[in-house]
Amino acid sequence: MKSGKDVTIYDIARELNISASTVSRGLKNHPHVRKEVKKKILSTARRLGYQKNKFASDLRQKRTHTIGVIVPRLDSYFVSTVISGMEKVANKAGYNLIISQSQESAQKESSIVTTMFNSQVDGLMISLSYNTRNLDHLNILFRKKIPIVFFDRVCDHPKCKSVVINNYRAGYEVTEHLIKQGCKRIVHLGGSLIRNVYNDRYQGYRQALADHNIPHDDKLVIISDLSNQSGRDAARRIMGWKNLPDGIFAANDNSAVSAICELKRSGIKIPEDIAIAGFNNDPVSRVVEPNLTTVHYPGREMGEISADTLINALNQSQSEILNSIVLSHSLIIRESSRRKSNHV
Amino acid sequence: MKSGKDVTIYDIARELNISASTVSRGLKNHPHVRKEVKKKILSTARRLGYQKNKFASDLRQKRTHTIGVIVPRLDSYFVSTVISGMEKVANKAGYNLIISQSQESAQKESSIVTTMFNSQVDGLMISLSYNTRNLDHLNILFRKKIPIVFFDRVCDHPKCKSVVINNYRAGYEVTEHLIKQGCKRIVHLGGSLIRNVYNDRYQGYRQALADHNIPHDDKLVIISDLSNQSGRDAARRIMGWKNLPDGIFAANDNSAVSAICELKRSGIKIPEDIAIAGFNNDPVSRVVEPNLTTVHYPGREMGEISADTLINALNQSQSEILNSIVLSHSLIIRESSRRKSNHV
DNA sequence: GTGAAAGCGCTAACAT
DNA sequence: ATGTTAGCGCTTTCAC
Repeated sequence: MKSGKDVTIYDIARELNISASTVSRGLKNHPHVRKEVKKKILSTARRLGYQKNKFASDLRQKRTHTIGVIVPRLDSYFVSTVISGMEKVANKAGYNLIISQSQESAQKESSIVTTMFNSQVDGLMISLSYNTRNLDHLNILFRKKIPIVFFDRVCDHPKCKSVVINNYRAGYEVTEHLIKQGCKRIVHLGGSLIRNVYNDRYQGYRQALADHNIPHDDKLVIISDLSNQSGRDAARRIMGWKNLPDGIFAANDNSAVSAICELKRSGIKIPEDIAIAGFNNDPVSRVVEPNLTTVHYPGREMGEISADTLINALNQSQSEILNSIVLSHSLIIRESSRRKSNHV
Repeated sequence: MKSGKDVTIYDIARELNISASTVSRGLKNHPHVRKEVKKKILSTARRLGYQKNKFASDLRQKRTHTIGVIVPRLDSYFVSTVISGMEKVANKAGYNLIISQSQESAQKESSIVTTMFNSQVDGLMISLSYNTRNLDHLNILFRKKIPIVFFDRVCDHPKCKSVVINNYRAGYEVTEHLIKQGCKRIVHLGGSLIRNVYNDRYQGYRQALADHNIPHDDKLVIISDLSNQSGRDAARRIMGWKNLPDGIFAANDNSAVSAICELKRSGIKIPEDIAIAGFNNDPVSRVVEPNLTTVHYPGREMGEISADTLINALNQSQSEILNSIVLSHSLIIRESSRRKSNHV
């Protein structure tokens, strides 16, 4: 397949009448090599077209310089921003990323972990799938002490670090905003409560209601997979109620957007009849009419910081104490929740 | 970092009083090992928790079983579908994917190619960045005979295969559809004509006009990077004309959608005043109002077939003749171009 | 059908 | 500051 003879450090050594070890050292800027020799090594390496053999180097060092990344799905603006941040940091530090999508399935996630383990990733960054219930599938990694960083959809684990936003506060802020727009019966379109992001947003919603003396009503909480279909379904279900709600806080923009489309189709006015807010600041939030109130997430930073954290762990240059990093978010208010009569 | 002693084939060999070579053969189902022995090897391997050392194996075989994938960007429904198809096929064949986004920059693309070359990918699948002008950056791969498969945004090269849809026909069909809706002055919002996908769509547009005896007008062709911003800009520019067009064919959904938003903001009625069609069938095409007429792309299949093609090339089990694979697309007609008065 | 032996190219401990 | 040496764990001739 590949063409025959690659240039090795031995070729360079022979050429210069020095030993392979010196070449090896020179190539990686080891302090115990004279400047002069180093220069010669570098120049003959270039002249001969030398290219380091990653296999051999990896074999010796027992490191692949490869980091696994598992995301629920790739087709989201947020995720791709995160990845681009990770890539930047990882590449700068000499690491490659192996990226895979769990497609929101715990089973696929588990099989990806195995694959990544088999291909000997040095570390793993993971945002859990929608229905992952435990971390058993990560045990093979724990056993080998392969460091893991959770981001966004995290899970507490004594040995792992995680990078998140404060979903509780964000959920609180969204709900409070809706309340200030005059909403009294606010539906929460939530995701699975086993995922921190959705549970925290839900708790924030509950707390905001409580703090504003609005009684909580379990019937107003609709849990789904937050897909477009679920958004539509939820909208239909709501329209079947005798007593329509006057606000909806959806845990992602996708479901909020499809709910809006469906509600409008039935003649419901947004935000006059029902004020709506989403979560994520997906580009689609600026296409839907009316434009969607949402929460902005620092995706790129989340990626950069996750990668930094993991790489530090790989270099053991990190306090064991560090457990969780929280980034800041921001509420973006748009027409879908702004009531004309409102003076706040 | 990693815990000390891994189980090797030597451990298994010792345990069974056979040689490491036999173990190696047994593990990979070599025909020259007795069934009985093979079974024993497998079972002790499992018992001891053996896990093949990829470095050593790669070093011997001079293969990483890793395939590089370069895409312009990850945050698109289409791209993520393609990747998921690639992953499925690649993993089944025992390959890992290293995925990277060029961010539409030729320079970034070039540096990614270098990185991937350095990490010794066995092959590469690439969809070219917006402004890649030549294939020089791929030369290091050509020199080492590392097989390359282009997909979607391709480039003719005698040594490479490519997987595409018939963008010319699709462009023709979209334009013809607009003409049949009564459009006579159709703007084309195109991408860089150095990229096959955009050039072909443009040529299809030209041909459809010609076939329906509509004179071509260069002023109606607006070339841009097809970003949201460009869509808005184009819309504004169009509205400055004395003579408004009655149709727009945009080369992607993104720019079509932002153009629609901008046009509507100025009170222009879609499709009555201007009928609009996009390209890609991005989910946003079903959110914008009116829903966008577009062309559907078989993303997953494109990914699967690209991976298949590359893997066949890696196994040399492929005719050298095969050069290009064309998948079928379909025109999806929605409200943004459907004129009520139309009876077709 | 199985084993012995020779590396793949690089690195690091040790010696000088 | 440089060289010697001994592998890393696996695969693959080549013998038998």
